[in-house]
Amino acid sequence: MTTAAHRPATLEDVARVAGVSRSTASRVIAGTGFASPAARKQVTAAVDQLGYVPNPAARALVRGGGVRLVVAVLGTSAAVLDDPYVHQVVGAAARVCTPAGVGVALYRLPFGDPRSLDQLDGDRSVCGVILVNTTEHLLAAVPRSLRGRVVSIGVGSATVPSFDVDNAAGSEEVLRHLYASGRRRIAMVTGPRWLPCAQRPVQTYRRLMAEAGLPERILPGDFRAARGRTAAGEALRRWPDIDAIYAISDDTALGVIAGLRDAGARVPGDVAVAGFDDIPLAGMTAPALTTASHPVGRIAVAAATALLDGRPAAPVTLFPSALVARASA
Amino acid sequence: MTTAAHRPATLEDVARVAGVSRSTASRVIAGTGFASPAARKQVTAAVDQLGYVPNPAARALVRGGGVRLVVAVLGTSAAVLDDPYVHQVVGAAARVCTPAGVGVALYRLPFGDPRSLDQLDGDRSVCGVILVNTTEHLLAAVPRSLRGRVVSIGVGSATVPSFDVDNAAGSEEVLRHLYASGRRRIAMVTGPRWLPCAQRPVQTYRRLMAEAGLPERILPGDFRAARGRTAAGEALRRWPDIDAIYAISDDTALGVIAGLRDAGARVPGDVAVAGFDDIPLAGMTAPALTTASHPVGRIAVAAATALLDGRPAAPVTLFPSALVARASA
DNA sequence: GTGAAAGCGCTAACAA
DNA sequence: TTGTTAGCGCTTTCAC
Repeated sequence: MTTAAHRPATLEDVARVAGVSRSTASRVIAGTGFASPAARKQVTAAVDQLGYVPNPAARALVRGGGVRLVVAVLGTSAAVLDDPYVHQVVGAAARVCTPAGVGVALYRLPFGDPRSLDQLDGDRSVCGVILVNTTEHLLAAVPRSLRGRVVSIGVGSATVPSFDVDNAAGSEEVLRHLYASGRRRIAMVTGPRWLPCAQRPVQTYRRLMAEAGLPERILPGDFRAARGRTAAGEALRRWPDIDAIYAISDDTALGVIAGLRDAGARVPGDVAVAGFDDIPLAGMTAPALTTASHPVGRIAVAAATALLDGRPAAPVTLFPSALVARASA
Repeated sequence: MTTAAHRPATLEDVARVAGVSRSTASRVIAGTGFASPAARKQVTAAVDQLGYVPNPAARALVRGGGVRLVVAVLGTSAAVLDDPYVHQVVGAAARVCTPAGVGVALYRLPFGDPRSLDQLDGDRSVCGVILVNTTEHLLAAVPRSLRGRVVSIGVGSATVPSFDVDNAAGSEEVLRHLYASGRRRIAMVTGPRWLPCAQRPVQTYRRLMAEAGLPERILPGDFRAARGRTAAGEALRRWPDIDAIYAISDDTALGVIAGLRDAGARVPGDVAVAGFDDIPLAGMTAPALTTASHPVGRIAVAAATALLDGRPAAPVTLFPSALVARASA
């Protein structure tokens, strides 16, 4: 029974109760170095008698390990930090970091300020950085001393490993599905132009349209539903014969469907709509959304784990994306 | 120009470059204690010449402050840690904690194990705990030495301040809206029975139904869309004359709408549906969802800030909820 | 196999 | 006002 001491126990306390030295206690608790079975037993007993929990801060201090994993999001405004996608990354990272005694921090990297990473570089409490919404420009600005402690969700570089969904393959599958169901006038609502990882689906779209001899119809977007809604109107106006819209995200797609409805077009009757992400609500809307899966949580977990392990990660880790065919396309 | 040293600068380095002692440097950087304008200038110069960033771990160690803020979620399975609502709390908390050099950790408190908080109690790196999905039982098990460092999003207690949305008032507004638009056979899909903060809207529902002399029709839910969908079918079967369903969350409400559609009932023609939360997608669905606002982010920010400040918070901080009338009711 | 001692980077008395 | 001195809790050589 832990008589929850008013002061949390320290290693010193454990050592005293176990009748050994701090060093020995440290060894058995950290699981490093030798210790006799006897000592081991004493220490373990003392530990749970005292309810001892090692202090990660002290540990990090002496080992130079760091206590925070930073999720750094590139964005023009602080609003990016309120994004559900970002929150999902933070949540997943926090979950894996917790057992390691590491906390998660959430930074915004101001757009066009390559030196914004220096702050993280000089912070000894930072054990790693997960870049979100990276650009090549930012990647090039990663300080030397940060190398090996930075990964990217999205595009990577020679020094920054990338963890991302295979959105090229996912997009291709969605697009082929559209084609297979007879659609021939397919528009795409994209992500922000400056975001490299959002360009891959666009390239796939272009290639497939070219291969099929179909016209290329691209509308810039921003991942958000509101933009999808306006984009749908634009699409209808510019290309009255349109019969499908592929949106870069489910949020966008849902907005597109709303915009189509606003304009009196039926989905999928007149225009088929497909998204990308497979958010939890995708199966609940009317019509249910056809999309491609996007395991954000697993990606974030992998990225955080790589950082925590400290082992050099593969340059690129791609997570498969699969078509989820529902009613909208 | 910060010649990004391969080794991050320490206070020692700053002091040396500034030509002062560590203490002086510490004083001006931490903003505590006295320092001559001259010294102040030297130190500041040295700081940005070296790109110095204080090490929160070392700082926490000596001040006994802690480097992690824990979001502790009560739940039967580890799946609760994947919940978008939880992620939103974690994200918002991370955002406010970051400038303070504090990271966020995400724990699950296993259901029915009151001692699960002891671990946090004995961890000196924990500067505070935000309880999510609390029960009175858990609240009663908060160790003495943790008091003052724990807040709750949801119900609180004499020793644990509560930060929550005013869901009683919000629910009342939604329900009155339903009544005002002529609905008289109103069912409610609730949250889990064991969750106290989910009972308040139910009590409000009961009171209002009783006052209006209307029948009470309650269906248990779990905040999730899938359950909303099945609940809609049940409602229709048990109460064929039903003309409105109030769901405890938007996810649930969207599921209810899907379930109603499955059964061939029109929304809001046959049955009006209202939710609670006002999630970003609520305005995009067909029909657009009538709901009440729920400022989760602001609540989490307030909770985290209270912990960071260390000042005793008010026993209860209620955040207003307002009706958002759209098409579904 | 175990303990003594040195320090990780920082703050906070206490003197000067 | 400033510097000196002690640690915060822990890991880790290095002798024993």
